Amino acid sequence: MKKVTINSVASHAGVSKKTVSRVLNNEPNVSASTREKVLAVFKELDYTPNPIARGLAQNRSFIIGCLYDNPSKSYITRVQTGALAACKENNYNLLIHPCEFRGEELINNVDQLLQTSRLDGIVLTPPFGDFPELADFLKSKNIPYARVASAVLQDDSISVRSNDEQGAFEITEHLIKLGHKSIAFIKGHPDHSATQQRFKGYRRSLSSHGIEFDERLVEEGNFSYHSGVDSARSILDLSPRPTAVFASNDYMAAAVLKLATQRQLKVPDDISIAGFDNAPIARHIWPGLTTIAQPVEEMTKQAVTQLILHISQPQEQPYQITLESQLITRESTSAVK
Amino acid sequence: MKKVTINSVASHAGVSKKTVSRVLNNEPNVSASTREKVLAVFKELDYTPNPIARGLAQNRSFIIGCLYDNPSKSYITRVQTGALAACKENNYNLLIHPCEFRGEELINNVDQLLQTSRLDGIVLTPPFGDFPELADFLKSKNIPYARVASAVLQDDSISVRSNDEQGAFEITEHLIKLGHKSIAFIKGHPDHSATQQRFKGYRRSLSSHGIEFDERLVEEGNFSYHSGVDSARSILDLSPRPTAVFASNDYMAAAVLKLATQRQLKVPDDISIAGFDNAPIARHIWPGLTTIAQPVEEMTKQAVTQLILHISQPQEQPYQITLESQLITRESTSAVK
DNA sequence: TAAAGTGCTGACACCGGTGTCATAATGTAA
DNA sequence: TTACATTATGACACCGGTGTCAGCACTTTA
Repeated sequence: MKKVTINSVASHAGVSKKTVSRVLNNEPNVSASTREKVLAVFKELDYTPNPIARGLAQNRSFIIGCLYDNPSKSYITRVQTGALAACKENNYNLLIHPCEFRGEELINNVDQLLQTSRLDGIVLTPPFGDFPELADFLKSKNIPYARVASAVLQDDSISVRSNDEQGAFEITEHLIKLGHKSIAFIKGHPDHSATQQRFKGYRRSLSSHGIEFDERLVEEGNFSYHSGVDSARSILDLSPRPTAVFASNDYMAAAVLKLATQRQLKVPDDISIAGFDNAPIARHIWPGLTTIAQPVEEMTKQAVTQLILHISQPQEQPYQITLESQLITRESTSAVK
Repeated sequence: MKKVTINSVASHAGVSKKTVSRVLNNEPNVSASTREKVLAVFKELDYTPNPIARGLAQNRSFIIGCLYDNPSKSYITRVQTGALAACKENNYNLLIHPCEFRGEELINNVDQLLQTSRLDGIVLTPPFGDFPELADFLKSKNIPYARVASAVLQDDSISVRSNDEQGAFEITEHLIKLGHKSIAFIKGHPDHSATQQRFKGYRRSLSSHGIEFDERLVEEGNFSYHSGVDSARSILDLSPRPTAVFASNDYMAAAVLKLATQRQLKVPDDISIAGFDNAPIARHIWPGLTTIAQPVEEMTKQAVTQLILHISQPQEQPYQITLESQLITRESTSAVK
């Protein structure tokens, strides 16, 4: 049960540590016969290099940090799933770091994280990809980072997003085509760039159909279910009541549905409801929510893959990509009567 | 911007590395004056020890792994939250490892994980705390582990759980007191020990009221929403239809609710529905689900805290604790008409 | 007063890898 | 055949900590 280290392999194979190291890292200048000999010993002794020792020598940890602060548990797990997939492929590990701080405190908190964990890179998930001070701080510390689902920036950062504006546009189009003209809108958390984007898409669709924008139909939410309840109350109290509600995410949409149902309104007959994100809840409730599906796992996976690539090859150019989202129609929306 | 290491601190303070190390680890045999001098240099240079170097020297990683395989995203994030809280307090980090494997493959997968990550310990969340082969494997590898929400075992392991049997008993009692005599039951995933426990509690309550157990009222689920839909179909097709359904978790209960609503049944007037876990969905739908709340975060936090304690003090005795759960009544259950 | 014990400190090896550089072995051109 | 590249290999320092042990100063005990 002796520990198998590079030294045991070396002496077993009758070569030096360094040669073993070369084989390990696929470095050139190893003769075919030596390489095979060493590889055979790897198998024989069931050797795996110690990532900690490697990390010390290279000043790397092989760990990516994932920063998040999101009321949606399903969003968090989706992000994690994508990040984990990328890490796994590259023999990295993922360290999760929920974080509620903002501003000065946020920087301190992240600084602390970096001090104690020596992360090789950081994925910034919403809303952290949209805090320029954080990006600047990471740049100053020379920590590579990737932004997921954040606003487009004219910089050299890694960024994978989907088109929130277009998604919101399409779902509003869907409602308008069903005959809705009075469509309430619930905004998301102001820290998230998606909030502005979705609002923009909503307004673009309205104006493209010549429907006048009505500020009274807009409520400020924050992506939480609770905020959805508050917004729903205001909206359902309006008179005349809008014939449709488009909430910036599914949790808030679910809140509207719950309140409407409590008030004996029939959805979608009395009021149509649409959400965003295609969270599990969108299909767990009745009627199911019409919503926009975004490839969250895929976005995060691509971002982390690029991040890891960037860590080993820092000379890469910016990688900024926008993935497609998809309209999913369910029972919560129907033609206006 | 030079890196601050133990060497810079040592030379700055005019002492040896080792003395700095002593101060760092609160070891005895350092004079008060020396200690202060070194501490001052810590502040001055803003020094934090490199955990990787430390890990190499002590053959530790300061990382805890969290193994899970659960259809409920909210359960996963709750487990993570608890584990993170414990890690943070002890300067550990958390590495998450979703894992679908069973049997032989599971062992290989975990072996791989240990090889590449050198974890100091592992938290086994449901259902992994109930796989004796896995526990034996970890024991053979000398990896400390803690079990969360798993069955009681007469061994020396760390285990924090809540009383599933009692919770299920109480919720069934609640239904019976409302006058229900025909109560359908949806089982959870057979791998989870909670599945048997919850079933046992259900049966104990029935028999304590002299209600005969009827096998036709029991459906096999697996904790997923989808399995809940299948089970709901069978149950709602029964004739006479049961007046209440108790699903082993909230997702399956939500599925019953959705199907019942789709079929124009009024909940709870036509049929009462109860769940388990107090997942977010239990209060996001209408009517809200009567359910059992378990302190998942607290369980995991305690388990990980004990695990970390055990890592530094391996001579500890077993720590096996059962926490209380709580009945939460919402609108989905009412007196039988 | 001598012998034995205690507290404080640093020199040095070590953890398990990687980077640098010198050197040996082999191949190629003159 | 000699001179010069090129490839293959290993010795050794190094990454930034911790563990072991020896040595010194200072008490305590006989």
